[in-house]
Amino acid sequence: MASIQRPRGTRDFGPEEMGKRRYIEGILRKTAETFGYQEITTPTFEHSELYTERSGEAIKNEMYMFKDKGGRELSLRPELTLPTMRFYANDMRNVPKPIKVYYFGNCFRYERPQSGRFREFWQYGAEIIGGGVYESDADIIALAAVSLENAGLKGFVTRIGHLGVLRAMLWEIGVDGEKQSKCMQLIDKGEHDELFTLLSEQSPGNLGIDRIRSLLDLEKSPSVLEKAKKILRGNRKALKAIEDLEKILIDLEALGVKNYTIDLGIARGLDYYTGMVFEIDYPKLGAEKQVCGGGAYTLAELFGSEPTTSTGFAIGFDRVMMALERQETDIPIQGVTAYVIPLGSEAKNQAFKIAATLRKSGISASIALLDRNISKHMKYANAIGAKQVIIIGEDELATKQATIKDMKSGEQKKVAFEKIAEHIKTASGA
RNA sequence: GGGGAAAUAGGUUAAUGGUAAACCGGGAGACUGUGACUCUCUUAUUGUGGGUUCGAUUCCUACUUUUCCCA
Repeated sequence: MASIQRPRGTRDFGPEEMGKRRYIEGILRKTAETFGYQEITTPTFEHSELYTERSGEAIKNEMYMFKDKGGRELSLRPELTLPTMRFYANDMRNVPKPIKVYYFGNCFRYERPQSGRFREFWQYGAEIIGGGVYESDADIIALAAVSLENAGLKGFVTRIGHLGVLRAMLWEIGVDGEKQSKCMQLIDKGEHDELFTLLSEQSPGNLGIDRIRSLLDLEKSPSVLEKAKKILRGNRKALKAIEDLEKILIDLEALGVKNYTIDLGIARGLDYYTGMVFEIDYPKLGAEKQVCGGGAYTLAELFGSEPTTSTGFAIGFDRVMMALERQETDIPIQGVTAYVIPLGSEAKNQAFKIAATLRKSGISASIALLDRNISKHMKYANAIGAKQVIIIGEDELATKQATIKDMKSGEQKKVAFEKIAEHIKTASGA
């Protein structure tokens, strides 16, 4: 009989890995809550049109689309910003603004898998809806950066830019609508040669093209803003975007985020971004080094809501885990606090009672479920990371005192049955 | 999406055109009222399907999966 394999690009997570993932997930959630964001959850699948009509071409081709038994066109979610905005437009319009929410969930994309790229992957992200532009943008960048920092990531690079600059320049030379989207995609993919070929065909000899070229050639550093201003002289919209960016950076620095650089060449793969955009890389991951992307967008209108400012980011949780792995970050493993070992059938009943008492007082406890010799029991206790081992044998039954061994120090004590919970609590520092 | 590379026990690796070897791990037992002591036993239809061959884990091929660079 042929065994059934996992579908391509999916993963199983064993207890050890899940322990680590949940631990880091907990840190991310905690960080978002510390920043005053609240969690939301949206469905795993949505009507396909949510994505087909409001996100870029790039995502459409990668969607898991299917028809349900009622003939509805549905899709597994490829990202979480659009569902969040749909939720907002449907049911959250009356919520006091600004709305600050975060999410953590699995997403699906039909891509060719490789290291750091899976067909089912996890995203952690946040959105601010209806806040002031500069303040929200700064807050969202800060949350993204602090989240990664708290997770233990070291040496990541935050690049901040503003789509208004490139878009204004493209407008200036008469590139708009579909063509502008196309150009932004080329910039996003770094295909500058193709971009300039296209622009030359579009507006031959236009001086604006050279200005775009010098803009894209600017080095990535906080000091480029002044240089950019010179290049953009005369283009009011582009200069306004630079000013916006400067205001955001002032707030961002006040929030304690100082380790960033300016990259006016960020274009983002998705169409709906309009203002500030940012990306965070972890260079050691190579080809799939981007761990976070985000920016300001105006999606609410697309759902029939009045124009509403919004900004957000999404962090690729799997890549964060990979980066931490690469760094050899120590992630504490959660083992049971107490492992109860009955020796002989007489002791079993007492062992179950003790475990029940421990559990009632909030101490995690496992009972030996297999009849083995004590040596094997100890080996097992060691393997599962038990902190304390409670041995109940003939002697213990006779004296009504359990033998409790601290697995770390190796110290051993006799403790009266009714005082076990108390003892374990102090011994495990709970 | 284009192009490379790889696939041997749960993990890490070895070997050969003649029915696979080691270490760790897992299981059973011996010895033990005590953990990464010791000893014994056990744990693989060599990714899948074809082909070449007297015979394939080894050679060829397709598929599957993983991985790397580019996009």
